[in-house]
Amino acid sequence: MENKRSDCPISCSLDVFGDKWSLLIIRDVMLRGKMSYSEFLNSEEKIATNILVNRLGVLEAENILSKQVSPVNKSKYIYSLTQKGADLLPVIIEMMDWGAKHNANCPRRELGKKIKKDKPAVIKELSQELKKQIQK
Amino acid sequence: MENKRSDCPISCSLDVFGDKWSLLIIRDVMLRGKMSYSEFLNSEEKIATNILVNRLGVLEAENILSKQVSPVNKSKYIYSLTQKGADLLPVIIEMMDWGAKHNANCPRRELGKKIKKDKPAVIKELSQELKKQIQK
DNA sequence: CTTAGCTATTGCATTTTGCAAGTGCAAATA
DNA sequence: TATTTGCACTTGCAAAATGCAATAGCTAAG
Repeated sequence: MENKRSDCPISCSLDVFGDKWSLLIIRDVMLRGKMSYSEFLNSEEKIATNILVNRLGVLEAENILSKQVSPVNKSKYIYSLTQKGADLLPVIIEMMDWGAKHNANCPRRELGKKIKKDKPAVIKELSQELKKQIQK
Repeated sequence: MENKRSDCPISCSLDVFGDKWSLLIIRDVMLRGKMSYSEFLNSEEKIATNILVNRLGVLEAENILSKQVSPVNKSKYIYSLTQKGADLLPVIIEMMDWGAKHNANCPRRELGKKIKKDKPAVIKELSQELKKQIQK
């Protein structure tokens, strides 16, 4: 990890994922079942290839994502969440809730509605699902 | 707001505060009682003046912070949270919790310990306190 | 042997950030 | 009245990050 700006946990968190792209990759893994470079590349936000490589590298170095050779296709890698990565679920959920609440053009879909109805239940349920997929 | 990358609420949120500084300013207002340019400038992370001006402008434009002339000193401005800004409390708390959990050198202080013990209670209590300070 | 799919890497223009110095203005002080 | 101080910016410039298009290796399939 590059130099920390301070000991504040919020600042430390932002040192790791305080940019416009990292949490979108986490979202893709966490909520959309995406696992590979090419799947991330095809997300609607259109991340550039060099940024994607860079962020995957940082997230792997920070032990948020784990990278392994695909058992199906040996020339492919799959990325999955570590426990540390899965622990970002509440951050993602809260950002989702805030974004949906304060943006007219961000309609709540299934998950958004569930969150509005019973946020703790959603977090509990999803974190148990993630537990099954956690690597290393 | 500049062009949205997508309709995803997470992406929309990151379009607004997806950088290394915005949420630290929010933290200062929300948890440390800071209200002015010079107080933000003195935070331990040492934000540069041009970045600070820029972020305060964005946060005000996004209706997250409200800027008013200080009733005490007329040549001074005070910044306070709007409801939209105060709604970021859960995001801040979750980032704090994650940062403290996964960083050896980010010791939990008072608030961190309370969060570990009973997160919903902390959010409830703080959001009621913030309610009193909300502007516009 | 060729082709297609996938994960990068490279080069270059643009934008954002970081840092240091300076400006403008109102209130406080002499 | 003249001077200083505090506060909120602004500017200039170097460095770093981002966006974009093109290309390169590598593996497996045909």
